[in-house]
Amino acid sequence: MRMQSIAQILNENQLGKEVTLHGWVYRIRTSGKLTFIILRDSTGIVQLLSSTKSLSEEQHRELSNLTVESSLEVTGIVKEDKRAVTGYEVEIKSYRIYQRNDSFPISRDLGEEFLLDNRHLWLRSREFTAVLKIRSTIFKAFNDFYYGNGYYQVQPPIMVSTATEGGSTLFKVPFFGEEVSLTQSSQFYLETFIFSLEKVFTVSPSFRAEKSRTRRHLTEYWHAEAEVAWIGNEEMMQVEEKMIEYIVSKVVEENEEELKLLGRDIDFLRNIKAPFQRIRYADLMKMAQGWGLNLKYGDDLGADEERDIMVHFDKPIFVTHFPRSLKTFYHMPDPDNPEEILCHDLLAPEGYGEILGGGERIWDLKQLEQRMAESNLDTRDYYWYLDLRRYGSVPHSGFGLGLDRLAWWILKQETIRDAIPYPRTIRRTRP
RNA sequence: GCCGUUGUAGCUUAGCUGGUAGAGCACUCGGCUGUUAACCGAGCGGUCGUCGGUUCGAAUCCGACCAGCGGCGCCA
Repeated sequence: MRMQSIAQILNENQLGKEVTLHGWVYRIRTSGKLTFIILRDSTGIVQLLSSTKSLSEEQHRELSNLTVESSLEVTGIVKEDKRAVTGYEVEIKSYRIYQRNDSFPISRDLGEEFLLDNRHLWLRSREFTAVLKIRSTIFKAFNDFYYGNGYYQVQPPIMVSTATEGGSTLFKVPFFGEEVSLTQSSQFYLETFIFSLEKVFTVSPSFRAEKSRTRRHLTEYWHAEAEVAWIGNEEMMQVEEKMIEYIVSKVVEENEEELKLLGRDIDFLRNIKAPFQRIRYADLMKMAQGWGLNLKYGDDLGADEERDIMVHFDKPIFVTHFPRSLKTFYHMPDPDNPEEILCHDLLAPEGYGEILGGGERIWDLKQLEQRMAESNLDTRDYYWYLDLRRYGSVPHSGFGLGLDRLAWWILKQETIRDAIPYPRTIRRTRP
């Protein structure tokens, strides 16, 4: 007797054969002396039939009495049946119940908050199972893409003592009588690795203590970052657009069933092909004015503005050459116009907005020190970062991608909380 | 930090200008030999977020508090 998965038995080769399955009760209903159990495992669902034809009265009663999410193992014969949800039915000959549980807390008509409180149970739903499978593809594809292009994966520290950007958004953690912070970006550490490995990437958690209450913010999120020696802003974007194309194509290839279950427009995703349009910030402002948006040079792009802009595109776009005042100190000024910097944001279509930010880093020591002074940063805190500009400095570029934001867009979910199994937000640390 | 909202059964909710609560789901029992979030009948289940006020009478009006949610800023 061989244990099989539900997906394996849903085909003609299994007709008339005896199979053994194990899983959980997804639905159960009785009709007279027949009981239909829809069994769920990680691969799919199938209808089981319990009747007194092949079971004793007592066995049939016990099976009929099962509850949603009870766990069991069944052995029976596979039949074709157009009336069953997935086209096949297994008539139960024998079974073993592992647990008959009490009423499962999740039924129909569910509120968003209730589902978040019960996320540990909601993970079992077909919808969230689809989300988890697609996330798995996204994370694998990101890694595969960079391994396939000669990058090394590195592991930066999570507990750090220097801020990357401002200072107000750090999570403080007690540390043997001192205090450290949880990392909010691994960029600076990644920069240290390029001097030995040249092309590096990492996927690690980042933490932001901002009191954000929006549909696109998490306090803990999965940050995919890369840093590359010897390349500039444009070359970096060429890598990124191919990476996004690769990830989306892998999801389309491997998760068509899950995308359908979630109601995602697959043709839209098939159209996500490099190259993506590059638009200079200054030009974007002019375009925005042409569309009647209230934006002028020097304004930062808020969520509303990004949404209003992105209705005009059906692929992601790069926004480049932001004014210096809008970005942090480490960005490389454009030699042709030092008031603008060699950087880029990648905005996702369908109203999703920024999912990636990157650019060329300042690699000249004097220039970096000057920019840090302008930002009132103490160079002593950054001694190791500045050392990189003292010993064999090279031009380099990098980016940070919010993998949860990417998943949020690919899945086309309402909020980013629906794209991550255990969202951490300002007021939620459980489950 | 700012703006806006909401608390009624385990869950989703109705309850209008005040007359002390109604439904669906879940669960239990019964019916049905082909169900598809089955259906039909019955049952179980509520100090209406908390405290105070107005009133003969408050889920409903007023006040305070508590908790939650949505959006913005910030960013990925």
